[in-house]
Amino acid sequence: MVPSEVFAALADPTRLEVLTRLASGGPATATELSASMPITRQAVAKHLAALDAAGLVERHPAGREVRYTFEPGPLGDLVKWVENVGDTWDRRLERLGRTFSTRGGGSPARAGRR
Amino acid sequence: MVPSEVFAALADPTRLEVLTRLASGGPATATELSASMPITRQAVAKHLAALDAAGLVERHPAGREVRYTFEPGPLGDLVKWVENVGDTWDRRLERLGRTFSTRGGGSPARAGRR
DNA sequence: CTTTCACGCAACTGGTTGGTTGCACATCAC
DNA sequence: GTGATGTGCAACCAACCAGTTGCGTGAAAG
Repeated sequence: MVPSEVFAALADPTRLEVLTRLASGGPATATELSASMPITRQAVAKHLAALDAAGLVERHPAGREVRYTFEPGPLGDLVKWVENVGDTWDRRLERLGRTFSTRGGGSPARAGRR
Repeated sequence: MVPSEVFAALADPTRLEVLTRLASGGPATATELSASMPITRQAVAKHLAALDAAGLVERHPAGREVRYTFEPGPLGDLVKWVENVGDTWDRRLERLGRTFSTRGGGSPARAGRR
C-alpha cells in the first residue's frame, strides 16, 4: 500500500489549489474554477482528470455541465501511510535507545509528532 | 503554508522507497542504498538531494562518505495540512446539513477519517 | 431551426525530470 | 607515493507534464 500516485496528484501547486477550492468552496465545474484562475479551462480540466484518477475528486455530470466534488478518502489513506512510516522510525529509535543505555530505555526526544 | 514541495518530493515511487528504507533500515549512504536497488548510485544521490531539499533527510558527512538519516519533521506538517483541509470540508458539510434540515443538524456519515 | 454555452479530444510546445555515462577530486589502506 | 573506494559535478537523453490553441459535439436558450 504505497500511495505514491496520491502524492503525485498533490505535487503540483496549481492542482493543489484546485483541490482546496473544491474542499473549501464546495462543488464546482471546470469553467467556474478557471474563471478565477490564471489558466485556461482545459488546463483545469486536465488537473481535475488527474485528481479524479487519484480518487481525490468525483465527477457529477448534469446536463451539459460536469460538477466536481471533493473526496477526502485518499487523504485518509495518506495520513495512515505517514503514521506507519513514523511508527517504524519510532521503533527504530527505541531499539537504538535500548542498545546504548541498558537501564531506563528512554528513547530520545523528537520534534514534529503530536 | 502549502507543502506542495514535500508532496513533490514524495511523488516518485523510487524516491519514496529510498525514504522508507532510511526510515525502517536506518541511516545509509548512497552507494549502500544503490547496491540493493536497480538504479545507479548517481540516481540514488539525486533522489537523496531532492529529499534533503525537502527537509525529509539529513546529510552527515563522515570522512569520505556521506551518511543520510531520515527526518520526520516535514511529514508532520504534511499531516497537519491534510487534517486542516479535512476540517474545512467537515465544516462545509455541517453547514449544508444545517441548511437542509432545521432540526437535529446531523452531518452525513463519512468514511476515511478516524 | 439557429445560436449559445459547456465540454471533450487532439496536436503541439517549452520546461522539467529520472536516469545514464564519464570524469575529476578527496579520502582511506598499503 | 600508489592504488582502491566513495562522492560530486557536468553533459546528455528519453520520457513525461503543464499549459496552450483549435476544432468537433451535444445540450440548453431564443
